[in-house]
Amino acid sequence: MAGRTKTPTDPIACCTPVRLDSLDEAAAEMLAKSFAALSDPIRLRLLSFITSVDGEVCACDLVEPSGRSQPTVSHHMKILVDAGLVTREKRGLWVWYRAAPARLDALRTVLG
Amino acid sequence: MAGRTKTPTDPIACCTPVRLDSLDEAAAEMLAKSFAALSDPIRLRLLSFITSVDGEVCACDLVEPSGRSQPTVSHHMKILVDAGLVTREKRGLWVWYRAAPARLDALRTVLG
DNA sequence: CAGCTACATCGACAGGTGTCAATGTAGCAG
DNA sequence: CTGCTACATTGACACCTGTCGATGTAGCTG
Repeated sequence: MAGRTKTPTDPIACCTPVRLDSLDEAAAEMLAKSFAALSDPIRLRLLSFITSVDGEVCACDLVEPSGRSQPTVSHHMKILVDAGLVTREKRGLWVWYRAAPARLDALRTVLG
Repeated sequence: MAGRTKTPTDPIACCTPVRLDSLDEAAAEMLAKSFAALSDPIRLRLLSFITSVDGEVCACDLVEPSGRSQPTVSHHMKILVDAGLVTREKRGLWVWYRAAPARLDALRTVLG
């Protein structure tokens, strides 16, 4: 933009220079991290499965259908929980996951 | 799952095993790629700036305020265009970007 | 044509990410 | 206590990603 010389004879001069501050850096960083949690197909399928069940899902029911190893599923679920998209609750030996619609709502409003 | 023995005396038996097919692999792959385009704070700010302007934005007005080099901004814009979130149009020496709300709508519906 | 401008592409690098086998840990059963 | 089960963590590896300088390319001007 510094090199843009908008002369009166220029028919298609470049647009007005505006600051890129409609989204501050801190908010962008947070939102990017949340979207990053959705940027893996396996995490999307895990989340889609959990949200499709109105209730809880046991971690043991996520390993086999995902086609990944147990440590890998645990790793992905940790990312979803850290992103605030899923809540984790341990009862006895098992771990139960629930969808956290509040965070999904926040992301949806950002997109619109 | 396989190791889960749900005996009648088990008070907190694991939930029913269900297939994880609420989102097929192909759709998950496509959506993950779209969300990956939003998983970078600079791309989020670029997109936020473009969507905040009801009209076009010249590429030359994105480099300086983003704080990144021209090749880096070009790289990010290519990702946004490939993700279908932004359209690119070259007129003369300049390149103009527009928001593509259709794809954003698709992502929003996936989240809810 | 030559020269300049706006943007894209290339090459290289550091850091991040997905994956699994191996191992660690919390909790139940006996 | 010992042993088992469900899940988390670690370590290692290959691959991907963001970044910039250097270079390439399309398009305007004269």
